[in-house]
Amino acid sequence: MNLTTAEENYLKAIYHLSDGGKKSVSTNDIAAEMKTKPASVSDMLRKLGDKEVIEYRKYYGVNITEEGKKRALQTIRKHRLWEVFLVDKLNFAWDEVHEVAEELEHIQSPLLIQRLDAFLDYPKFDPHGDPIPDEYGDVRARPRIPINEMEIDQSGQIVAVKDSSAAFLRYLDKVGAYIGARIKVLDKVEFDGSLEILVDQKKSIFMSKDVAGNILAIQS
Amino acid sequence: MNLTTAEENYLKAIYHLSDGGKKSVSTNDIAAEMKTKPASVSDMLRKLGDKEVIEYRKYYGVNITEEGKKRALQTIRKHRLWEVFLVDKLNFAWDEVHEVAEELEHIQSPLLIQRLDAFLDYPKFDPHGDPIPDEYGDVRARPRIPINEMEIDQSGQIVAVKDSSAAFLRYLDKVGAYIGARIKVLDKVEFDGSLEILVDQKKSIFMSKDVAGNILAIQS
DNA sequence: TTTATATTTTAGTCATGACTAAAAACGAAA
DNA sequence: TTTCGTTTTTAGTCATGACTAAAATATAAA
Ligand SMILES: [Mn+2]
Ligand SMILES: [Mn+2]
Ligand SMILES: [Mn+2]
Ligand SMILES: [Mn+2]
Repeated sequence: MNLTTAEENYLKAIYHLSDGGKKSVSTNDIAAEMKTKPASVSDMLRKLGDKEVIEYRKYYGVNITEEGKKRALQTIRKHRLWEVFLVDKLNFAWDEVHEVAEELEHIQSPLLIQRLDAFLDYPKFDPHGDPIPDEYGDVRARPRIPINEMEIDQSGQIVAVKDSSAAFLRYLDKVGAYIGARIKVLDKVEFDGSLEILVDQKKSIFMSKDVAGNILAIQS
Repeated sequence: MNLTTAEENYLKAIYHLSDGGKKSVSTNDIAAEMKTKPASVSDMLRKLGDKEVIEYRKYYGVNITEEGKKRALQTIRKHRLWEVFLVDKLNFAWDEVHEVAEELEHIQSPLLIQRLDAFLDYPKFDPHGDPIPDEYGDVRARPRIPINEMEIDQSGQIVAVKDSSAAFLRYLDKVGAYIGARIKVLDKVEFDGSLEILVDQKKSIFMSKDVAGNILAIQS
């Protein structure tokens, strides 16, 4: 069964909100994520239920099915491959790619994605550090923690961001906290949870707990 | 005023059928080109008329407006740039690109097209030899004639094809009549208009008048 | 256990873009 | 100028995906 563009977008949202199929998801949460009204979501849930990509029990949340998970991961794969293309080949900034990828991910052509993957040399992560599922939907996730959970004097490397909004990404550009940057926690303020971070062994920056919670690192 | 994907497709069809705005176009012809019913075309013409990209007088044909011409050329530009990308970068065969480009041409992002153009090194022609309009809609067309109109012993170079169907393009691949091939008309058969053509100074091939009429060359 | 509140679904509407069947208009031939 | 065949438009319907307002259900509080 084929999915429409709208159905693919909903399914992707449900996949993300359910934490990859682990939790069930509410109508209101989907409405908030999709910036639509709950009534519209109810309509769509019936359709997705009919197509058996979600399990839908009225008034209780929805759960994504195995088939649905597979479909969602295909769309996520396409989204992230296009993001790599835009940044690596067309010199887009990492805060400029999301909206365009949101359109490109719906182009229907398995050959296109296969060739794009090869052209990009089979990237494993997108410009925001998120893993790119392979064509079977397998994801090699890296163990990673928000840097506000790191201890003082611990070192690591920024590998991803939780928030991909343009505003947040531009802030990270400004302070030099790009993906791949080596960091060390110099200090943590008990009172408000803010941190002092050494970036690339040369620049010390302060950030709020809120900001730090959206930056993910692997420890070393 | 923004155009929907469907509106862009119709406008492009009208542009082509009108020979770049030179002739007016009938409802039935548009229906044939779009593989829809005349009734659906009537609906769409009213919408395109409201948006002032065509001039629509009921029961008489439609004429594309200057604004409509500009919009159609933008879409054609995007279509052809994507075709170049697919062939040059992703190693698609020239008979595999049309359908995918038909989807990609509707992605809304001026920045994307600008960057793609640069990435492809500002190509002037698509894989089928058709000229790529610049961002202002200007087209540098080459003077070209169907090779069945060439005289015996005349030489030239294949620069484009009229028919971009996969079947025709695969036939051309088979006989080596690719874009850029140097050709010489060895013989023309009066009776059925078929030709004998020398390709790249080494291979002699026969082709019907029908085939030859779909191959365009510049004379030299 | 009843009530109140929040959540969710249904009913009814709208826009887009397709279709069929029927009506209307055009244009050429009689 | 009337008729006839072709072209085109209109009327009515359907599917998709959105909306508002109202009804239904679930759940937490009294
Ligand atoms: Mn999308
Ligand atoms: Mn991303
Ligand atoms: Mn198209
Ligand atoms: Mn082409």
